[in-house]
Amino acid sequence: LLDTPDTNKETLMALAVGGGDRGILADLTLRWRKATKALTTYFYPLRGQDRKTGLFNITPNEDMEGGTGTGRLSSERTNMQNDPPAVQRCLRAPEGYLLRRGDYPQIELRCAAEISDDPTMLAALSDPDRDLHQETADRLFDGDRARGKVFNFKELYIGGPAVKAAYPRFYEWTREHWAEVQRTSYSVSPEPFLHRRFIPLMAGEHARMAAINHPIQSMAVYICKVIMVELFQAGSLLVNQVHDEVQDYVPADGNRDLQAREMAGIMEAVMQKYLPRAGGAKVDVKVSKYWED
DNA sequence: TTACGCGATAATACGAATCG
DNA sequence: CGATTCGTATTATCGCGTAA
Repeated sequence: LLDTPDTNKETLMALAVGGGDRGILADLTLRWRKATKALTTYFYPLRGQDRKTGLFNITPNEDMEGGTGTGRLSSERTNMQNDPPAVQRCLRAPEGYLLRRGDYPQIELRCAAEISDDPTMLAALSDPDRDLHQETADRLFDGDRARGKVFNFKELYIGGPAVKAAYPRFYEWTREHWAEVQRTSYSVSPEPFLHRRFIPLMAGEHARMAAINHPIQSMAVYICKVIMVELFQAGSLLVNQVHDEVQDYVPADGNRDLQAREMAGIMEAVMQKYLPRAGGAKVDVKVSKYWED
């Protein structure tokens, strides 16, 4: 019907802007997919339930089963880490409690800066008044912050010429680390975590990117694990974790500002401990009845 | 880059019936 | 009895979309 080689999102979007019958069909298909996804994956499975509960895989076993390759937590039956905002707005703390969420700002970038000693990254990240995404956008994308953010988020791990130009010292680190991984077939994250990941070298480019990504993503999530331990020891009612964000319950009759400052203080201290040069940032903590609020 | 889960489809497994 | 066929059930794979 559409006379296209595929019906990928990208293909349909290009068709949709062209107008005409095929454009209308492409547009309707895209909207139908989005709606179907929301209903069948995120809403229908929750119908009739009064709570949402998933199971966390804390760490993989020796065969790398049951968890992630970097030490991240994963959630199954049901996945508590990939709900869209529309579902987040439906989830609320139980009676008598509020949901408290602490989010690390650009934690992976800070780990990348700390690990690689890149002076450009360190300078921007160590100053709470500066915004690395914006500065990247100013240098490369005419001030478009969204594109700067995408660059820092994704392009970093491709390790191509664009990264070499923007962050030469980080680029050097990717070369050194990849050489070491090729020698040993393992990527090891920094002290004191020393998480090891086997890298199948036969995987080519994918192996190289996985190798570059591993120490950074792994270090970031282990910092979050330290946070979970400290919060637990402080009596926290932990309920969820989303990679660089931790969530717990606090009494609804408490002082919200104090509750927020308590979590922010713990998280900022841990960040300073493991990221002495790149960890000087404020942690954003929200206290509210609903998740997305 | 790291995950999980859904729908559609393909591949495989298995029991019952049938045939030589 | 063994091989084959048919119909149904289960499992595997692919493509896509959501979170970080």
